[in-house]
Amino acid sequence: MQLSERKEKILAAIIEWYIATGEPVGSKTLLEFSRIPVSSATVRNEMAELSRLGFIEQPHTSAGRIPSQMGYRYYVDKLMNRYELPINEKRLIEARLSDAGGEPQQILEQAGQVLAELTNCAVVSTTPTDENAVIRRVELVPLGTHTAMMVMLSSSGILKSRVCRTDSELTLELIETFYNIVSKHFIGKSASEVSIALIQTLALSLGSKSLAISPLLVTLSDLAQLTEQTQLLLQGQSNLLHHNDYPNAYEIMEFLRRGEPLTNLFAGHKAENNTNVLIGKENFYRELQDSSLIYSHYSVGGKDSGALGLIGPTRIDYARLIPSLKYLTEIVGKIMSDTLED
Amino acid sequence: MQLSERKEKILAAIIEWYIATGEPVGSKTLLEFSRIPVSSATVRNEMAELSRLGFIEQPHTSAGRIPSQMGYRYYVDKLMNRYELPINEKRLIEARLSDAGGEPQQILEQAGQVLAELTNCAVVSTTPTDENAVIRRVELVPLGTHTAMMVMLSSSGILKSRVCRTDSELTLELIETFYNIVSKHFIGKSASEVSIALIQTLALSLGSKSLAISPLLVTLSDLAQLTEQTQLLLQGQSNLLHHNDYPNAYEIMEFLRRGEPLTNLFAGHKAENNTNVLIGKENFYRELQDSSLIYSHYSVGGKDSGALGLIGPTRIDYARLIPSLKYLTEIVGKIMSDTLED
DNA sequence: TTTAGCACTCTCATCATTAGAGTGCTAACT
DNA sequence: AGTTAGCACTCTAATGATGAGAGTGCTAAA
Repeated sequence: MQLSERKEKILAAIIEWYIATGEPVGSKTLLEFSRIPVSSATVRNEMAELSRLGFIEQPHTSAGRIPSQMGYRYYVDKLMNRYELPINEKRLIEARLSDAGGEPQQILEQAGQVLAELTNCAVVSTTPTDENAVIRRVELVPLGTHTAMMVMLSSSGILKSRVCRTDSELTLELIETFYNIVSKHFIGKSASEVSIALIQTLALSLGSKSLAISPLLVTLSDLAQLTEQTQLLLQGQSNLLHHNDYPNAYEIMEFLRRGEPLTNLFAGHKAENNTNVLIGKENFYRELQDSSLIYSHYSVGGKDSGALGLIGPTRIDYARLIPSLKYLTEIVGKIMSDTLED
Repeated sequence: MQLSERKEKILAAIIEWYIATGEPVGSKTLLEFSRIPVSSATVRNEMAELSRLGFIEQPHTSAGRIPSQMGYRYYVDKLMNRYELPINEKRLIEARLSDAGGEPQQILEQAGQVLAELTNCAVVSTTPTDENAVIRRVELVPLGTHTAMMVMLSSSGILKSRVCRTDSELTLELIETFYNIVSKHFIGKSASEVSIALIQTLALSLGSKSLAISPLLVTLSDLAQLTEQTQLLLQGQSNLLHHNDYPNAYEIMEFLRRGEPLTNLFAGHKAENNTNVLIGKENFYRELQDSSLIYSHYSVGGKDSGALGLIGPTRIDYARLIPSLKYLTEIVGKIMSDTLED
């Protein structure tokens, strides 16, 4: 649907004022701050029309208008001028991310922190995944006679570690055997190929050493699984309490904590490279249907790998947040790619 | 101050009822649920006395009584029968912690999760520190021609890693030089000895290689610092929103996020091995003065290393939470010690 | 020392009233 | 035909009055 230019101006004014103040906007108020050269009666007529079309609604008869979900949607799609992020904000983001220290998780944590401060929203992000990632390196660092720390590094830069206890003593020989198995059967394989079945077969084929080495192999498989799993990071949850017309903060926090649904959501829409905006009921999950979710995928080495998302009330400053998120996502991808390639 | 037995009974009844229901307790209500064989008038007299002494107070004239801070304190110190944790809850805790997977941070995360579920409080915990910890191992895992991941393991089991970029190519020779320096100057030293000054001196002494190796040494020093730093973990923050007579959840969440004050608090009281309870204004920090903080130190290898703490409203089920926290702390210490020694 | 009884206080919910904001409609104006 | 002034109408939110109910403290009797 296409609105007349004047209707668009009025709609944009309503939305921007409402986002800024949280108050429903009346016809007179609107004239005060927006430079629309008509009388309040005309505005009223236009507003009535916009109401009929479903772009704005009234909390009650004697109140002003507030944007409907459809209104926000129109605004985001057509009206909002996605302003270029000011250079100093860009610099700020770059500066804050430059000292994050290499590992994807650290970069994301830093990015999330910045984003939470910048936007006053809750921030979610997923660690990079890469179906084609393979196990790049496995290290076994002995800690004592019966314990060792196993470290696994994937080709996509994910590092995971776990402490492993063995029943029998961790001899040099045992460790060597382990390394042999690893380099023969696992290095260069994808994590998903490290199945329990394979582990068992291998263990059995070792005969007498089987018992001694199997705890190591089990840990290996645990690690492989961990490496493969997307992790969800949450930050700025307390920002949800800022917004006072937003009573269900608890519910949302619990939803975010569950993690899994969001991970799926991000994975599902991986194709679109653009920033996505889901407003209110557009969200599949009930818990988010009073909120807006804005998310954007970052790409490492040219492939979409993970996403950063913002969650806040539907009454949120889309025009400001979207460019910030977009730019930050870009930088995150760039930094991760830098580290990985060479 | 010592109260008469009957006063103690009444005080305990008021506190327990108030903790359970959140409602101020009147003299009649009290008779209904507690088996105190006197009339409401007598209870009223006793209550008046308890009010005068400062153990209970009235929100307003026509309301019942609620415990004062002093009342809670008396209850925690003398009345509350610290009941032994039921065996099945013990088992539950043990089961949930057994598969946490070795690293201190993972153990604490798991413990915090359990505690948050069990207590409905926000949970804070600090990673183990050990002034006598030394650098046990440093590994450099090449990722590309100019990047590597450096991993540092301390004798107290802390593992930290960072990605490091070098300006010149990471040759095998360079790596070997690095390992030589590390084993000669750093292994077995405490992290605090890795000063910038030392790094600079070392770099200079290398002459031509100086420039190539200094990024590695800088990363090493970063890692040493990280290893030494106590980290604060937060969990169950959303639990703060559960309690409805507790409006300042946001303030507390922000306070917790800042982290540092709590780290200091825990470090400051390290001497006492017992569980500590700080009620309301007993807390030094303003942000906590409407809350209660219960914390307990875990010890790894016989030395106090870190702490777990619970934060909730002053109206909290002390009698149940304290034993839970205590037991969990014990187990955490035990598991960490297991991993470390051998 | 305990208890019954009673006057007193204060909160909270309910209801009526009112000021104010904002609308939609009509009729006049450009 | 589009715009505007004016006005009746509607609904909210604030205010104040009223009354029921809960709980107390005190007194006098047991």
